[in-house]
Amino acid sequence: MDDLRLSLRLLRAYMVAVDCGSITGAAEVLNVAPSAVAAAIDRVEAEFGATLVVRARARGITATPAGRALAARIRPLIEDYSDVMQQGYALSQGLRGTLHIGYYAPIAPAFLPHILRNLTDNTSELNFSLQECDNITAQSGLLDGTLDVALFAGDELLAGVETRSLMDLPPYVLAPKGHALSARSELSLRDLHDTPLVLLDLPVAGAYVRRLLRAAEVTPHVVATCTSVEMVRSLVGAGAGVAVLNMRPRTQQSYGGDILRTLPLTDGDPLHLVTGRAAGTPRRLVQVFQDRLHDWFTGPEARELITL
Amino acid sequence: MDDLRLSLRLLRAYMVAVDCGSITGAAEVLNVAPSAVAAAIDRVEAEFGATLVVRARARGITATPAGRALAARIRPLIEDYSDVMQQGYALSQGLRGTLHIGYYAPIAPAFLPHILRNLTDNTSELNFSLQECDNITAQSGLLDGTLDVALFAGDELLAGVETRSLMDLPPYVLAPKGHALSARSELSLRDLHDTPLVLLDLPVAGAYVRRLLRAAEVTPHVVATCTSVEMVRSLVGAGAGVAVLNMRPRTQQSYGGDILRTLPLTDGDPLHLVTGRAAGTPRRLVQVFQDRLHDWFTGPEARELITL
DNA sequence: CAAATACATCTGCTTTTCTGAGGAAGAATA
DNA sequence: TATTCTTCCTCAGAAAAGCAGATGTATTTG
Repeated sequence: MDDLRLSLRLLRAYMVAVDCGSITGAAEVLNVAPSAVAAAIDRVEAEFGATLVVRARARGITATPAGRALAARIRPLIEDYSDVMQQGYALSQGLRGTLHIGYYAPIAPAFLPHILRNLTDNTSELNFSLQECDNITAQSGLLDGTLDVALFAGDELLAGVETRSLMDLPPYVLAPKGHALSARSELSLRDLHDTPLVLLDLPVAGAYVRRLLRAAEVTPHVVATCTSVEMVRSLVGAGAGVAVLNMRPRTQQSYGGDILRTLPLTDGDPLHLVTGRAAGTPRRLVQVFQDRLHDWFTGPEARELITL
Repeated sequence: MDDLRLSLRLLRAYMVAVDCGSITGAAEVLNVAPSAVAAAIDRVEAEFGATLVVRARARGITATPAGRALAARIRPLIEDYSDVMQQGYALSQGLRGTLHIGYYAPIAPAFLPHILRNLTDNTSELNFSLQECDNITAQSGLLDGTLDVALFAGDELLAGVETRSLMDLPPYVLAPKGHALSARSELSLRDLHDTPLVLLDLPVAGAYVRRLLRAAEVTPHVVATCTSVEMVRSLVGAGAGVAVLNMRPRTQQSYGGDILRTLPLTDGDPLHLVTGRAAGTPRRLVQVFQDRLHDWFTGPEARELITL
């Protein structure tokens, strides 16, 4: 790795001097003393071992053909530098770039697109990377920098992740239309005793439901475990059993075409949905997204995602 | 003109650190202490006001998406910088670029192409700018940097121009074939008395010829003054008169198709053909060209340009 | 639990860069 | 011709940037 023998400052001073045809003029443009500009020219010439500018005592300076050619190549360099700096500043101030979102919320398709569309309304230079992941990978993604922000269940927090509570998600029972349980006016976890259960067996949700049932002293009769919410829904729709879930999409129909019912439970601790990001100053885009997300979740539409 | 808030060194250190995924590793690559790299990252993050890398105590660092994007934009910047520096070094060391040549030697087409061809034999990235000019503009071109090197008559030198003698050019008489003067075995300037004269009236040559004739106490009978050698030759060929010149091309025929004779003179001070360049260290290309030129003028081919 | 790894922080040193004063050379002007 | 103006040059000292090395700490690894 060769050293940067001439700093950008030096090269820029040289370039401006060539453009101005004057050391004094360049010094004014650059807000430095003329001697600094003269020194810069000396350094550049010494480094390259050639006469790049001709100095005339009272008439300023003139670049040689080679000197002009060099200055011409420095200009785009400075401009590129400015572009990079611009992008750097835009990181914290502007709404542009790619927002990397991780979510452990299988029904995120029900609401994330709305929020993202609001975000992208004004600006165009905005991209999103949406990554479905479990609770653990979401958080480690935040920590190792592959994710800007994540939605996940607020249990089992890792150090270094700053979270904000989004919403409490009470559990509900998902049952096929016409299921015996839907006849009840009130439903408790105890009522699930001996009922065939389809379990969403993802890192946090699985343990959560098991804990819920254990707390209610219900021995689950698990007929199927799935790693996909839609598989759970379709199994339930097909009559394989019922499921305990927390969020629901905006459709009552499963992929299998069956009609599903969401039955509120009178007991059971809610799951905490949170947004998280790595500790430290986030760029503005991340903050804005997070704010919009929280705004949306305080609104009426968010209510439709849960079953009370 | 905004200041260059972050130096290239800083940006490069940041970039290398992101690439390495390690401050220590980057420090080794850059041959600096880890603390310097850490400080660089701090500076960049502080400047942009955003978290760009996630630091894990014993596992190195990982860039956030934004940090990676920024690093990716720094890389071409560094490469462009290297390119510029390469060109800079090539100025003094390599035979590339554009060589700006000015010449006050109207028959330069007779020899310059040979020399330039030799120069361009090995390398291909070589361009030439050939500018016909008079003695004064040639030298001021050197001084103001528009010319790298010039050929001109060594009289009336300007300060700041370093010259090397190329060749002494004795005057000769150009006459049409069959002219009365060609019958003589020896020809002196005095023999031109009353002979119609075509004068090349260029800044130095005109004065030179007039001085020559005055010194020989010959009153010139100027029938035409021209600013182009070929016009002089064609006028002479057409029988308008004779001319006193110093260099001759490698053809005896004028544009008008007439045959011309060059008759040596026994008297008359020669004109000094010199090469000149601005004082200071020239780039190697200029030196090489100048050397080749002088080499060529010590060879036998140069003799054909003068008439003894 | 100990060793190894790698980041964090701090202090003082070195190099780079800048300033400001004084001077000199060429150009413009009276 | 003498004077003034502009502009560049030089140099010493000061400010800033960059760096090394020591020390401390969190985390991983054996």
